[in-house]
Amino acid sequence: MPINMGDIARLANVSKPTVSRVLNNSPLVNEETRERVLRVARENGYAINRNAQKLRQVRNDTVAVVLDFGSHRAGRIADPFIFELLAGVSESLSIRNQDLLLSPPSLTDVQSHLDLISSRVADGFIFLGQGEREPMLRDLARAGTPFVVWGGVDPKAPYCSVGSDNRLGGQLAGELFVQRGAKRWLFVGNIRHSEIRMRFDGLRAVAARHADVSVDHLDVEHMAYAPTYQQMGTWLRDNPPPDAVFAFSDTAAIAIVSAFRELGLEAPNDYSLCGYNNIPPAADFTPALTTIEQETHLAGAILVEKLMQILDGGKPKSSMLPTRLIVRQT
Amino acid sequence: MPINMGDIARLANVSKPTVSRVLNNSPLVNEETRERVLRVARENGYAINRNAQKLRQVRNDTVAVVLDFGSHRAGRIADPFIFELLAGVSESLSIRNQDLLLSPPSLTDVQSHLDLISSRVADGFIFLGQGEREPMLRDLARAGTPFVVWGGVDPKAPYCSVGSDNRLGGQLAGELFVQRGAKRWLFVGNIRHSEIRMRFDGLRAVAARHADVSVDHLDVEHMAYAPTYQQMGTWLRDNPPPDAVFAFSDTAAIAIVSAFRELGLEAPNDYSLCGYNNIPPAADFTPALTTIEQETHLAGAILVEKLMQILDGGKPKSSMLPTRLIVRQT
DNA sequence: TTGTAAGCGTTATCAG
DNA sequence: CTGATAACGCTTACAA
Repeated sequence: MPINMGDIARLANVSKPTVSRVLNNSPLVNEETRERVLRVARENGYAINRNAQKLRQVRNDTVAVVLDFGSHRAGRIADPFIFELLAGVSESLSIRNQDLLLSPPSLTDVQSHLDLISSRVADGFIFLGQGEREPMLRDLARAGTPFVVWGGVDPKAPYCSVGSDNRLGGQLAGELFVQRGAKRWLFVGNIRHSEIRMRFDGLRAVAARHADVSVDHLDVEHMAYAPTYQQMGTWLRDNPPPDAVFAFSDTAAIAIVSAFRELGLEAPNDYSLCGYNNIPPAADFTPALTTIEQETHLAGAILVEKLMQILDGGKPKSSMLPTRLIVRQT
Repeated sequence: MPINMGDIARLANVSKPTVSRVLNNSPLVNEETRERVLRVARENGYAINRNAQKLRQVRNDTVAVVLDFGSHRAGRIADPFIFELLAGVSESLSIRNQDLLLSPPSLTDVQSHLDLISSRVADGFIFLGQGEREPMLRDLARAGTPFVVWGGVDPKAPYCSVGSDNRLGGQLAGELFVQRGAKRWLFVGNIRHSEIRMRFDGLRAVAARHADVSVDHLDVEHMAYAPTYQQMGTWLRDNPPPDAVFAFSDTAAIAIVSAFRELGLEAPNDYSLCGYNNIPPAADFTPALTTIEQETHLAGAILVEKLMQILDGGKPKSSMLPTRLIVRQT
């Protein structure tokens, strides 16, 4: 019952290799033959057996994508950020006719990753977010496994990573605050995440150039709406209100607006506010949020591009994505 | 260089089938032999070639999961809902040793789905959210493709679906509104999504039992924060404010709070408000959101379970998950 | 309990 | 431009 390449060959009066050539767009085939084969294949609803194909070919044309469900589920990170990243990767892979295997949660140690490669399931990995697996990634790199990582970009890391230029993001926010004449800045975020710390560093670098500017830091461990709202509220009760706030995400910025509002303070009159990520609601929120844009869509394409380079034997460098300030009301 | 089953067989002084039996946990193997083979395999870092394996076996042990990036990306749906669903499915599949192939965005029509099955890439599909592809799913069911769907549960549909009891969700919201003495209800959502329409139906069923209650409908095509906020605002300018609102998601409920606030109206004093999904921020929002909870984690397990039944030749029935009202401030 | 032989459906090689 | 033949690495008979 399951129709195969031999059947198509017979029905089209050609040999199997010719059918194979047609399906692989080989230029060696006579136009007439090609059309006949394609017609027969179509008429019989034939689809090539990809397992047989992969058995013969060197490449698998499959990429394993590793999400960190552990830290993203339960809404701990409310920005639709990782989801967009996944969408971008999915699209880029599909353009290159690569299958996307979503890594199982059981994939935790080096060996299980190596096995996935040697069992010829995937050609390489894309890690979305390095989270707490830095050490494992180093081992994986040492073992010569092909992979790329979305996350904080450390030029000294032994693997290729792609991420937003977080330091620049912090500087852009700082320069905005200077321009607005703000003096008492507050940075809100968990600086144990290296991406976040780099933003803080960028912000402080700008502050250091202005003697009359002070920078405070509100540590928010879980990066979501609710804890941010609560901690910001507490902070505002215990401290004089800052006149500029740089938040780790737009969702956090929205929480911060609410917390200030309880004191009757509104951006931009009473304080400047800058978020991060430029999530779609940011533009429509009242007040419209000033924010830093990371080009997530581009990110997927670049990650895929770099991985393909590695698979082709290249050694692409880590790189940072265009990062820009989008000034709106706040 | 790539080591294969024949090599392991030779090194362990057995035949290939014996190695195969060991790796597939066949009970037919002598314990001593088993251990020897496993040791040799481990020592040589051998991992079975899954493509060759799949070529021989009837089943592929791969499930294609279809996300609706089209309507979820660009933050159009900011609820971390689908993400959690995906995590649950991923985990359940991994427990059953099934690979998860994330469907490419190019997979839109019936034929491309059929091709994925006949090219032996996947055994079946799990659709997360039926969105507007109801007609396509009917065709797919007619073609005998194995799949299950997360979404609205219509017992008359020709395929197996699993979802929240949307109708009950609507009724629960309606009963709450009755209890609060609300008379002018508003339903906000895109009823071309069947899940959403069923909630509307449930709400109206309750309304129909009360002569003095009217139900209006605000159609929001793109189910995200920004459009909801804007359209709700417009609606409030053109119509007398409702005294009860049932929103298609908690994110939408948050947008609705903002829109009402611009008119100086606050829940629960000026209107009752019920969301959907019970996302984590809902409890901490001000005011704390009343909402309907869907058990997403369970959902993943059930979807996988049903698909496996179908693949084993069974005909599982559609089923609805426990759904309950969580009454908070609004 | 183990081994031998055959074949899964494709592509690589080489000859024509 | 096309075809014959031999792999790819595994599992399924069937035999011992």
